[in-house]
Amino acid sequence: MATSVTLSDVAREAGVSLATASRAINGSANRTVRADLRERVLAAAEKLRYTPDANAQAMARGRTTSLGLVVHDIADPYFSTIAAGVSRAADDADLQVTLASTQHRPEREVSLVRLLQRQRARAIVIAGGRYDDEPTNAAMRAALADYRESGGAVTLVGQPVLDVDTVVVDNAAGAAALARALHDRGYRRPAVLGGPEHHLTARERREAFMDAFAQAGSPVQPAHVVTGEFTHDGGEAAMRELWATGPDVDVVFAVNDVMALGALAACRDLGVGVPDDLALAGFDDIFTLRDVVPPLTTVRVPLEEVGALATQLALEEHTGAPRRASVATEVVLRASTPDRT
Amino acid sequence: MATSVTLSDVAREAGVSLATASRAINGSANRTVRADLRERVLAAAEKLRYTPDANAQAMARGRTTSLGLVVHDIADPYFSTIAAGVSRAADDADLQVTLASTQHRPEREVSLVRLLQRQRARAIVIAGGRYDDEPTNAAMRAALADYRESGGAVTLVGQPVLDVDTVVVDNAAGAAALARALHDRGYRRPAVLGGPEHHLTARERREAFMDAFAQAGSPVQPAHVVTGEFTHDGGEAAMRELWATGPDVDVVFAVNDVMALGALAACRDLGVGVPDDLALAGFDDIFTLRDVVPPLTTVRVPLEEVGALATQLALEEHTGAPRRASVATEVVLRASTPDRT
DNA sequence: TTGTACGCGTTATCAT
DNA sequence: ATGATAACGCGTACAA
Repeated sequence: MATSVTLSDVAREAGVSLATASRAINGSANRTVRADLRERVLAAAEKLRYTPDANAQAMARGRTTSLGLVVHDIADPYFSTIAAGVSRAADDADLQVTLASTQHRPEREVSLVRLLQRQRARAIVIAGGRYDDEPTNAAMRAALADYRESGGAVTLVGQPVLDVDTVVVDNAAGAAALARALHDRGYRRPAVLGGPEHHLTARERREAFMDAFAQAGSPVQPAHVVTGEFTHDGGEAAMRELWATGPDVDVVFAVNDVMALGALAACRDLGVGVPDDLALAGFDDIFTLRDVVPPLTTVRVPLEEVGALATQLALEEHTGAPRRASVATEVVLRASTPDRT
Repeated sequence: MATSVTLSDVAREAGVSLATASRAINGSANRTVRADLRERVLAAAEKLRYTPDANAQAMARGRTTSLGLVVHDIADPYFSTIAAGVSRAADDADLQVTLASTQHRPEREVSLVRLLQRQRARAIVIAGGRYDDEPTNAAMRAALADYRESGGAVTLVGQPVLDVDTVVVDNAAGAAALARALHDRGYRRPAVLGGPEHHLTARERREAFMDAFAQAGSPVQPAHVVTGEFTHDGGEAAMRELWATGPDVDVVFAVNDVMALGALAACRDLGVGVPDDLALAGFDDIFTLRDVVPPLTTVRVPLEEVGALATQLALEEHTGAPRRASVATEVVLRASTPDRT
């Protein structure tokens, strides 16, 4: 079975030394091998169907060619779009992507990082958002510090709370701009489907939105803020919970699009017309939105670029303090929040 | 920088031999190491923050712990859902998933397989559909034969045209059942957005649908079959093309949901009411459908299970002829194809 | 320019 | 039960 042809076989077949065969085949920096020998080696490799062993190369060279990507759920469009960006950038850098998924269990992140460290991944991109949970963050910090001491690079997508390079999405500015835009359109009784209470991205969006609306003179009533999971089901449940209180509300902001879609489903089910009875807005501008009726107002985050940027950042040589790459967001007003003025 | 602690360091620190340290740490089959020594070793490892090198282990053991997944575009919900299934199954088997994407260029598949072979991946799951393109298929067959001779296992999701284990989705039965169901609901003037002409999955669905409708007495008019890309944009373009001919049509079947969503977008844009002016159906039942209005009729394919099944199949010991695992599909009638009788 | 020989970190074989 | 030591497949000083 596992009868792999090795470089020694090729060398023997070509009648040269192992070293020459190695040089001829990887053709690295010092391309110092006579043309005819090179030909012989290549021919022998072809004939024997030689396939280099990346693991052995990694050992000998002291570095691998793989990059780790940590997500919560690859089926979630948010993560899969980021993954597409990571994949493209990794490809450009001739790196393999190792996909590590927590399967919705954030506490697994630490062990995934350890796994990627065992694999000696050159870099790790962590796409899952942080929580306001110091013990967990401390564990991650420790794991990442270990990893970085061993020579690995890390980029986080989210909040800069882990002492590593971070791609920071400007959630606060986006949410505030959205709030102002909605206020300008005449909305005065906002509600928020706020996601997990301790999820930092959710919190940033939630609080910035609330602050901006308050500043505009129409504070969100405490009863009109409901927390829940950062998922479709979570959004649906949150919307039902909100509606059950018979709230005096004219616009609902879900802190991400997936939740907004869940909320929309709830509205359909509850007989609440969007936007006639209620306006609705989300955040992220995932691709899926283009297939939804009514078109959903949201704040665009260039997810694929975020993934690519995070990857490039991780791959750049760099020492010193953790860097921050800021990504701007953009309010996209659509039919789900018509002008009421 | 890259100053990794090795097992030798641990052994020295614990005052035992390399061999003992190895046995103590991996605790493999022959767990023959005295308790106190084991403790010392573990303590030393902990103290030194030792992390095993998976590459070195792979070399020594002769097998890696990674599994390759080949897709066209991880951002496509079809692939990302399959990927979720693969990820879960791989996790259960303690394998890492290496994500290899063709970035929409099917001809890159061969080189991705070679890449995964270099990496000595234990198994490869290929999720992209096949084309009726013998030269390309021959190249893939050769690459996969090489890979399998070197000890790797392969499972294909799609058509059994590559001499490897294949998870076969029963496209024909599903499409035929859909056609009959539509006919039963009173539809008599069908059209087909048929995807790429030589894409086997597209073709199977297209032809089975057409055959079944013909058998029911209402053949699809040749002018009402339009080909195009297997994407959202492809579906949109195909719908526009179809509509431009002013066709006498009462139901449109798009050979996958992503295309159907594109078609739906075109309809919105063209002012064609679905389902009032035209009924619409797709295939796959991707998650996204639950957010679309009207709810789209489709044929369900259990994508996540398909991914998991493909992975399990690849991991089972097996010799002899390529196996076939058949996956049933199920017609799901929704509001986009109301009863016209 | 080519070849020899050592090292990469681990497992496994074989004595002890 | 434990310890030397030889693989594993390759890259690369160093020597020739």
